[in-house]
Amino acid sequence: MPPRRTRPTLKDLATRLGISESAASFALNNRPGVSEGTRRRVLALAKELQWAPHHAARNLAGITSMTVGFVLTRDVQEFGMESFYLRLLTGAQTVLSDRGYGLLFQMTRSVEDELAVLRRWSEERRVEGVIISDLRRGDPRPAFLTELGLPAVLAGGPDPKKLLPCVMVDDAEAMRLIVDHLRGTGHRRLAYVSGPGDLLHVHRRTAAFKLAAADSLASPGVVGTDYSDEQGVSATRRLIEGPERPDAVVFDNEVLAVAGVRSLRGAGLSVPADVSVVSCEDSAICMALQPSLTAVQRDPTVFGEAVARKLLRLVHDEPEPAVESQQPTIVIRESTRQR
Amino acid sequence: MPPRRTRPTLKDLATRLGISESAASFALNNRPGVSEGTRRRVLALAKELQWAPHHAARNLAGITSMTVGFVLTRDVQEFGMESFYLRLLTGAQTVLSDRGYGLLFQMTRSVEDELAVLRRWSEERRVEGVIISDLRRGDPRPAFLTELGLPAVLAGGPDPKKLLPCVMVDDAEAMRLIVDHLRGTGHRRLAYVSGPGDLLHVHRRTAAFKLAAADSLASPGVVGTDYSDEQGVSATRRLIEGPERPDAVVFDNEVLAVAGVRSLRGAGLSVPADVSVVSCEDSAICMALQPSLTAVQRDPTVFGEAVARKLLRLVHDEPEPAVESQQPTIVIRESTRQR
DNA sequence: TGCTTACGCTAAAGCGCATTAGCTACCCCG
DNA sequence: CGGGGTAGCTAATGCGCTTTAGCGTAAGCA
Repeated sequence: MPPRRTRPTLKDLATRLGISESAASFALNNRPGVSEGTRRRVLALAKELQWAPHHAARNLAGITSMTVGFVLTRDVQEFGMESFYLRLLTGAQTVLSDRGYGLLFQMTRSVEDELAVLRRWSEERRVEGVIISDLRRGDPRPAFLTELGLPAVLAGGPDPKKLLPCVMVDDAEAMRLIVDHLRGTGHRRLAYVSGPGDLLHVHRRTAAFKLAAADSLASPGVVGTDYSDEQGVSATRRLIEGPERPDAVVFDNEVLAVAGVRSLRGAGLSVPADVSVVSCEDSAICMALQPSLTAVQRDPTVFGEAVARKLLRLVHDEPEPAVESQQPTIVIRESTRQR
Repeated sequence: MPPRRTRPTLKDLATRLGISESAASFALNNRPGVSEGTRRRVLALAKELQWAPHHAARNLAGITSMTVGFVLTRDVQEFGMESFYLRLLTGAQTVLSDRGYGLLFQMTRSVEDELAVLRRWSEERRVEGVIISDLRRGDPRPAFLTELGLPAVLAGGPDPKKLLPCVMVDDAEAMRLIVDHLRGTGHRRLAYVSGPGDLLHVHRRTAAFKLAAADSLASPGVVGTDYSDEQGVSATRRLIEGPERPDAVVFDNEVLAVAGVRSLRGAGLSVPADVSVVSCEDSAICMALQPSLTAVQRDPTVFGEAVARKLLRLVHDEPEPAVESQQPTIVIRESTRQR
């Protein structure tokens, strides 16, 4: 590999044109202070020499770092969520790169590590703002970010203390859609296999489910899991072995749903003949499975775009609502059937 | 949100301690030139004031940007590959952040866009090196990166012109494992549903498959797809409607495999009773499906780690082999059965 | 003609750090 | 007791850019 080419600097451009650096800078940044002729000559030479502003120099001279960060803490093996996050990332990425922003991405193992990363990014002035997700009960991040004064947007759910703005999905509405569909198709004993209870959105969904399905809960009505395949299987077994077997089971995401279907079949039950199944998260697997799974859709890509836009508005001090909500829809497939 | 705190600078530290900036710098960078006492005092104050070096300033003063880039062009809707990429990213991320490197991530829509991003990153001196993947036939990127002099590692397959170093999976070995397993279990008419033919790894796998299964190919033996669910279904149908129905079908990834299973069933065939199925890519879905899918494993996380390590060695001018290979293994599950 | 304005440009400062050269004690050794 | 060496520090320079202040010239106006 050849040595990295020594890039031309602003001074190179200026001396070659016999003008000052400032004039060149004005021309390149579309500022007043140079004649149209000089401006054109500068731009032409810049293009010819493939000049581009040194990112760090620009940053140091007061321009922003044109970078936002995204930290993701994966303390559970949430294999099922992978697709969601990459699509979220994709959406955010699109908006950011359109506006010339870069995305610094980091995964951490614990919330403490995540705090350390956020602090470092902020103090090194490496990012203008950050995206965080998966708020937990008693999560230290909102207060921490507020203290740092680092613009941040919460992807996925409102901050109970209202310290951070967020883009959320209307979980209550999602649950209502599901329960309405199930009740409307004659189901009377509903159950819910949820995620880890310390995740706030799990908590919200659980509450919404209990409320919406109040008069038609199976027993037990809700069983928690850590989002793993194993617990998806065992939670489902607990449901069907309970005193009142459900005629429909709602799963918090597609991993749990897939595990649940397997568990139901293992117990000799047919989907949807004996038990209907709904997933709170849609993905390719829900469509591909047999039977295909009825699921709540919430396009993570669009979600990511909204998050990025919100963050950029925040970074640029543009006024905006604290909470933004995305309406979910339900896709009826084969796994739910009229009773 | 409170205004962002004005961070302390090196000068702040120095004046508060009554020493020069240089002394403080020496102390903080663990360089000779200061006494142990002063060093300790500097470090203590830095900690107290939560000082951290300004990233851009450091970068400008000659230290590297401590950042590597990863561009991903997704011109097909490769939903199935999502899990692979996020795990690759995870692996790379781990190694990089352990060494203090940040990861700049960008997705682009076309190879042209990707080239533009690479050029910009290089000229702005924003990254020290990059990771690229999915090499295609006649791909302009290796030559382009060589010309830029930007260190780069190819994730996924050797560069035919040997311009770039790479970390690859031994595709030929993977195919041999699969074919050996199938032949060893009595299958005699093998077929392969591959990905887009302009992807080099698809090309390599196809060749390896044809070679390994030379004396037991169904007809048609290989059908290409764009990795979409739809084409997975139709390709499979073409196989079973062909003159010589396969008794085992190999799919290039799990999305195709899932689609294939559906297609086989739709045609009244049972898996594995009538037709065995193998996926060249393992993931949660392969385990969760019924029947679970026999698949080739190649741990994308470990793969990502190897890629990142290789890139860092390259960036630091450490000697290293041009091509690094990872051995795949095969996991036998329910979708293949003795004939 | 003399005044103000506007234009097109230059010079210089500064962003926060790393690094090099230089300077002053002090110690060791002959 | 003097010279060389070294530890511990400071001053100054530069990285590549943006920005402010200032300067000369030409145009506009009375």
